[in-house]
Amino acid sequence: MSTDGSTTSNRRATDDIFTKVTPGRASEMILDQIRSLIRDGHLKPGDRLPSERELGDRFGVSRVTVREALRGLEANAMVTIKVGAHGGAFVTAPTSSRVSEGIVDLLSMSGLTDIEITEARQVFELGIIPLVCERATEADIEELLQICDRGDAAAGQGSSSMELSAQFHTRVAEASHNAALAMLAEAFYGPTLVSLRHVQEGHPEIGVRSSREHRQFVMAVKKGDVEKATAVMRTHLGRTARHVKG
Amino acid sequence: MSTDGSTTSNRRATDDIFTKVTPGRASEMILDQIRSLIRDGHLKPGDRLPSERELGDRFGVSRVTVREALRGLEANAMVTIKVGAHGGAFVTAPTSSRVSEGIVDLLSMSGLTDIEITEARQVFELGIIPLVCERATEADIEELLQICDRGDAAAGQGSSSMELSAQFHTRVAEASHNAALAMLAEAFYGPTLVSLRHVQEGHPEIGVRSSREHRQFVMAVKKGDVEKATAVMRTHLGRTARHVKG
DNA sequence: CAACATTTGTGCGTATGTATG
DNA sequence: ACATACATACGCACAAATGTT
Repeated sequence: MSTDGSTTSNRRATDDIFTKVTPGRASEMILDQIRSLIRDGHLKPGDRLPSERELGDRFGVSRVTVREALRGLEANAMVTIKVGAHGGAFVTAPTSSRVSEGIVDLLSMSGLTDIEITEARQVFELGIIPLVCERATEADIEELLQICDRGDAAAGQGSSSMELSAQFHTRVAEASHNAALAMLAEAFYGPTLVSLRHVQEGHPEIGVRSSREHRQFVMAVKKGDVEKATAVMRTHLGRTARHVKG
Repeated sequence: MSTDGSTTSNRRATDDIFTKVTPGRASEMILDQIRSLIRDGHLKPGDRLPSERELGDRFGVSRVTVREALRGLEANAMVTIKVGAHGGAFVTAPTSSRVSEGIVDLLSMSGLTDIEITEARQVFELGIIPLVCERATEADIEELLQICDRGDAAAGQGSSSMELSAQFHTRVAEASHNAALAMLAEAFYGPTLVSLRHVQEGHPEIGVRSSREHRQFVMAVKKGDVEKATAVMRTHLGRTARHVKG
């Protein structure tokens, strides 16, 4: 995606045989330029870009063109645009949830099958267990147990524990104390990708079972027993996977 | 990537039957609408959207507004816009490389440390080994060995084997025969994320060593020896990780 | 001081025309 | 001829700051 463009149009006498380079889209060049500024740190999160009109002047283009560039940046969540007196385009702080949201978007668009995603999830979630066992703090364990409690309560009244399950697994990943892994977990368990939601409906007893396994897992982590934790998680995920395939 | 969210959100939990007519931006509504059509399969990859003018007529907005919507879709790689006589906006087939490219974009924007990314890569790459051992075909093995050969040749003349290494690891992930996993691998080894590039420079002998380990790994996979393959890969990745940290 | 009105800066949308592939 | 890309020019809507009652 790039465009480049340099030579101004002087296609008269000195026809440059080099650089055929179609000027490309102006809006895209502006987009690239601003994006570079953000990437290189010249524009930090929270900074406000000049107004459309001023940008138009500076780049030598019209406001429409600037707006199109801003639309692109906005679509990629690099800026947020506010209207009003002191509005404008502000560089957004990239929150982890935004990133994982983006990943979800991409994944859901990519024509992956449920089976593939479920499998990837398994690989991922089993892989982080050693890290989790090694690094989980008291607070991590505590919170995970609380989620288990809530899961039990929800299962008791037949309420959907699917959401809590997602929360549990996400929280487990956070216990790896690695933002990249936490992000991926969030993406995998994001609301868009839960093609598993219907699984739960017909089988409310699964909730109880899951909750028990969750708790077993936490206890294993607490003891630092990687083997046990992995084993528990494997069967836990395995059953879920089987429901997906069937 | 991205999308959704943000600006002018007036998300009422309860959808009133009478929806506000001017909820937010016209361009965004159009974007959402077209995106839904793509997601739901009413617009399939390769399909051509109506022209700006016609879309403008249908939605009751001006061409500029339509264009902004298209820019958003284009920024998210959902459509590609071609100019010219039979140009227009075409729904793009989501290639896996596009997706992973998007993930790279997000990751590079997310302020993750090299250490975190390297670690995630390790988790992920060790996790797929069982799948790879189980599913790798003759062709997979063959191609991997070819990459090893090229690696040896490159290392022989001191050329940078970093790229080949990335290629190797990506190809390994492909041997899992799971598109989701292949995508993630591609993302992790994308050109933007190789914070390891400089590692290689000062230590050309590493290339030779890596290549040897690559070959060992392939042989283990060929025999279906998960244990051995995992062990080899673990030390291989471990050393790389150490270089990152130091 | 509080409630209301005005100003001002900003983005959002429209309409029309030209250039270009 | 037909499509996008861009410029120009204009008006509107919105939100915060500021002035006024």
